[in-house]
This record gives sequence, C-alpha cells and structure tokens, in this order.
Amino acid sequence: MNALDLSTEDGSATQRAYRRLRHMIVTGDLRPGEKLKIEVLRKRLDTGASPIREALSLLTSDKLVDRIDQRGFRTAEVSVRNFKEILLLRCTLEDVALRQSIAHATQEWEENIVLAHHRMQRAKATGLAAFEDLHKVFHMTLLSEAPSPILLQFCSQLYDLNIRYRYLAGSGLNYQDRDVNEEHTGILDAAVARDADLASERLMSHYTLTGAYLSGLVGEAANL
Amino acid sequence: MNALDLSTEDGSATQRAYRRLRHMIVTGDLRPGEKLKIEVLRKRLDTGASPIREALSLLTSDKLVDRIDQRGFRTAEVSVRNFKEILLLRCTLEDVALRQSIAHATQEWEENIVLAHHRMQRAKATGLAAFEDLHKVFHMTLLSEAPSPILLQFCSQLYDLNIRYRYLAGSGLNYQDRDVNEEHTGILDAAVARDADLASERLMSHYTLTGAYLSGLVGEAANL
DNA sequence: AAATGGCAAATAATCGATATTTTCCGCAGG
DNA sequence: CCTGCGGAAAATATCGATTATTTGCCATTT
Repeated sequence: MNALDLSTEDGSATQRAYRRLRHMIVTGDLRPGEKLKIEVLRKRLDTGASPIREALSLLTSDKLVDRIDQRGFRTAEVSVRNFKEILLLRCTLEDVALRQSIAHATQEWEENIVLAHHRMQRAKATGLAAFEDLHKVFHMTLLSEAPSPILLQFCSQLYDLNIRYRYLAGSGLNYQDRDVNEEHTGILDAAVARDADLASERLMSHYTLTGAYLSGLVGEAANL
Repeated sequence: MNALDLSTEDGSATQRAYRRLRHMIVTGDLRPGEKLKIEVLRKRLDTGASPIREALSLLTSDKLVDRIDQRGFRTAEVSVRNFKEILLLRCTLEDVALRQSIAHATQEWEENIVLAHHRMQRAKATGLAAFEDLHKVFHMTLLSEAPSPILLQFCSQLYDLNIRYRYLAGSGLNYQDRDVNEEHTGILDAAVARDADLASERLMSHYTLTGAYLSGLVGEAANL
C-alpha cells in the first residue's frame, strides 16, 4: 500500500470520508463558501455523522474547510487575493525547499525524478485522469530531499490549495498550451544537473507563468 | 471577545477541550509521544468522548498530536532534529513576514508593537504567568501587517511548536539572563524605525541565540 | 526456548438519539 | 418602512451505547 495512493476504498470511515470530501472540494464539486451540512453529506456519502464531522475537522487543517464554532463547516472561500498569496508563498517556500533538496541530492533521488517526470508525461500524452496526481508527485519529488518535513508539508498543502484554483478556473487540464512540457523538462534537466540556481529560476518561472495565466481566469470564473 | 484570548471558559465543549489539551501538550504536562486515550482524557477533562476526539483532530492540524488510523492519538514526538528544523523554518518565514510587515507598516501597527512590548516587559518584571502569552503577542504583532494570512498562520504554528521545546527543556521562563530584554527592545526600535534589514537581523539573532541555548538543553532534558 | 495461533480485555470508531444553539420568519411598535 | 423581538424550525454539538479493531497474554506446537 502506497502513502500516495488516494484512490483506495480502505481505511476507517473517517478516512474514506476525508478522501472523498477532499476530492470534491479540490475539484470544485463542492463550491467555495458552500455550507457543508452534516446531514446532507451524511446521506451523500452514506455514512454516519461522526466520520463526516471528523473528516471535516481534518480538512480544516488543510485549509480547505472553515469551521465556525457552533455553526458548522463550509468550504474555504476563494479570492484573487488568496490565489496570489498562495502563488507567492509557493515561490518563496519551494525556492528554499528545492535548493535544500538539490543540496542533498542522491542518485536515487535523481532516478525518482526522471521516473516521475516520465510517468507524468505519459499520462498527459494519453490523456489519463491520473495526470493531476502524477503532476503533484513530480513536483513534490523535486523537493523531496529537503531535510525538512514541515516545509515539505507546507509545500504540499499549498500545492493542493493552488490546484483547487486550477479546477475552479475551469479546464482543469488545459494548460492553454503554453509549452508546459518544455518547462517541466527544463526543470528536470536543471535539477538532474544539480544546478540549483537554474532549477529554481525555472521552477519560479513555471509558477509565475501558470499563475499569471490562471489569475485572469480565476477572477471571471468565480466572479470575485 | 478577543481572538487571542486563550484563557476563557466559554465556547463549545470542543473548544474548551482543545484549549486545555493544547496547553497540556505545550507545557509538557502530557509528555511527547504519550498515548492519548480518549477514556482517560474524558475523565480528566470531565467531558464526553466526541469533544475530546474533535479537539485531538484539531490539534493534529497544529502538529502537536499525531493520529494513527484505527489506533488513536498520541502527542507529537520531539527530537533535536525537529527542534532545529523548526528554528530554521522560523528564521526563514519570519524574515519574509517581518519584511512584508514593515513594508506595510502603519501608525496603528507601530503603536500596537510598542504596547505589546510594554505589556510583555511589565509581565516579565512582575513575574506574571501571562508572560508567555504576551511574548507571543509581541512577536506576532511584529509580523501582523504582512498581507499574507497563511504565512502568519505558519509562523504562529511554528511559534507554538518552538515554545513547547522551551517548556520541555525545563525552566519555561528562565532565559538564563542572556539579555533578552535588550534583544526585544532592539527589535522593537528597528521595527519602529522601519529599518527592515536591521530588524530582521536582530530578530534572526534573537532566535539563533535562544535556539543555540535551548538546543543543548533539549538534548539532555528529553534525552534524545 | 522460540514461534504461532487464538482467545479475552482494552481501546478506538461509529451510530442513533438528545440537548443546545442558531437561523429564519412574522409581527408589533416606532 | 424600518427595526427589534419572540418562537418555531433547522442545524449543530454532545452524549451514551454499540460495534469493530487492536493488543496482550497464554497455551500449544515445533
């Protein structure tokens, strides 16, 4: 069983509810700011109130859900401001993490990135739905040697918050064919070459470009 | 009602349990790695199982509690490695936050810091227990104008993780009289003068010194 | 003596029901 | 016409009990 395997059916009722709710929020199935009534979700996921409640508590950690004491839960609001904050923070934190990761690079790590990159490319080419997951794996693998689990966890969390905007902007998968492939390959090459400055520069540019593109869409799509 | 008021008795049972458990973990009343049995806590806090359970879920977000599916909760482990990671991350993030905060400084902010500083000093002088809280308020106020709530939340979380080590190292309050007062005043002055470089330098130095001092203690005290 | 299998106790997770709180709506008074 | 005040309806929070899972122990086997 893989820690990154998000699809499976096992685990406690709480875990299942957590995964499903998380997916629904990230993909926009549950709209931003939407009230999350226990009763409604209970029926929808066909489980008891307790697991729902706990799952929502967990999602609060991920900042995908807001809890208001005594008046329940709702999905986190979105805003252009929030989107930009996430983008900027990602740049700041991933720059640090990437440099640390490259500084601690190993052969195995190098191979992991190459592999992650290949899998991502293949999924994209074949239009597989798993692409989104593999894309995250690629990015997190880049950072994975940074000896700072908390930092990595922050990056992962910000990644998820960001991807939610990608879905909300519609066309979850359509990168408007700016050449994203090439950007990824560029980052990969620089990382494998252990060139921290170049890799970081490319990564930042990758985020900034994607961000600028999305920023416009986010505004209209969610009409903020 | 103040968002920073941690003492009160009101709110839901969950909130009360959350505050009390949090305090117990941070102050070391519940030891690192200790198993947190619902039944035991239920009696100790005189409340039902549900609030305990939810409070523990919330504490998981704060990384003060680890949850292991199907086998309950335990307080987060500590280690010198983890301590150093927190220290380093705080330096990285607070440097960013402080510079942003100073860049957005207002008159009101300036007055808030002066006030926070004064209250902290007074509490220290009179040996008040509230000192720890006011110390946190002072540090967070320094950062408070940074237009990045997520970043501030990370800083707050790291602050709490760090202070836990202070308690664990024993002598929660004894700063060994390295002149901490003077360090605080120095940071205050630089911030009020809007000198971001100087303020940041002093803040980092403040953390690094405290960290170096604690680092030794943490090792012995918790015998890691 | 060490390993294995399988009870029994302990503990966690979940459920269904109750208590508490908020929300919503209509009505009286200004 | 707006504002504020009940009071029912809805929703949340909490409890007590039940179910499922894990853990610890001891007999049995090799």
